[in-house]
Amino acid sequence: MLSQTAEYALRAAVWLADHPGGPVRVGELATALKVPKNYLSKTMHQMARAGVLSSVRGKNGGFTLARKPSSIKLIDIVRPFDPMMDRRECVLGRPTCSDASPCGAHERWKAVMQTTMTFFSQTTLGDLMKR
Amino acid sequence: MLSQTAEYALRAAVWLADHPGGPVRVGELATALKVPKNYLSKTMHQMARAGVLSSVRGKNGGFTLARKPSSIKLIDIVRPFDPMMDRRECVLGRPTCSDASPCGAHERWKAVMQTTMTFFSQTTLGDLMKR
DNA sequence: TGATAATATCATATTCACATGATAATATCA
DNA sequence: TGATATTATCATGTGAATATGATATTATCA
Repeated sequence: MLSQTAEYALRAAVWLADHPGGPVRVGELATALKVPKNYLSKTMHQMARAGVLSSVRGKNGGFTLARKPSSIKLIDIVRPFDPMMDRRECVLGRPTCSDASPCGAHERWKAVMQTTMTFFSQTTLGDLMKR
Repeated sequence: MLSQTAEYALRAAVWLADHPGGPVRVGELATALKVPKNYLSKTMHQMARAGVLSSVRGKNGGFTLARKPSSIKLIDIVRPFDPMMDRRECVLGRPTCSDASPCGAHERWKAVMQTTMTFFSQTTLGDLMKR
């Protein structure tokens, strides 16, 4: 469903939400999540540019959530890594498929996509934190 | 959402449902769908082995639907090309994520997957045919 | 039976997501 | 100021999905 990269991003964000405090090093996070360190490093950087994380360079540096978990929607985390989140495509691959010019599956598929999009755009990191 | 191959398969099946009659050559289908011919050929063959299509070799040969459209579910077409259809995974990538040991997103995500799976397992080719 | 038209199959190429490794830039602190 | 720890960036490798091309197999029909 999600690309590997988007999943890494999501897991990293959830981990940060579950471990509040000072900046966390990529190495520590990579170990905890069992994810390739260098690859995660780039992914974290992208999240920082997207405004989801803050990064601090140098000694005692690392990454932290840029905002409080309850204000970070899953789609904010996932969107940069999965363009599918923006342009929802026709399940039959039609170049143009709209309410005005629908494919045979349009109405049914639209409902499915609606459910999926609602999940990503209404669920926040706060909703996923350990209780 | 679907792999390119699964989408080709779906489009080919819908086209066959919309054009009943004798066997259709891969070349004709590939042209109509604007899809690589040799690649489609293999995909069609896989669909035949999966029991969704019938193939006839030799002159006047080609592919036809193996059953009537209303009895072919979308998941029958898509499953061989998208294993995701079988093992629905945890959106946070946890190796094990179940009702007994759920991740933070488990309940919400389960509902999303349920909707998606219902679409593929209850919609038939007949539902998608042109009226 | 031989020519032809079609699927079946095999071998190879291409592309892109994913991953790795090395270096540069930047901040901290003795 | 210099040593060190960390993110930022660049260059490259790898594997799987996608695609192409060539050949083998099988059926039809004059």
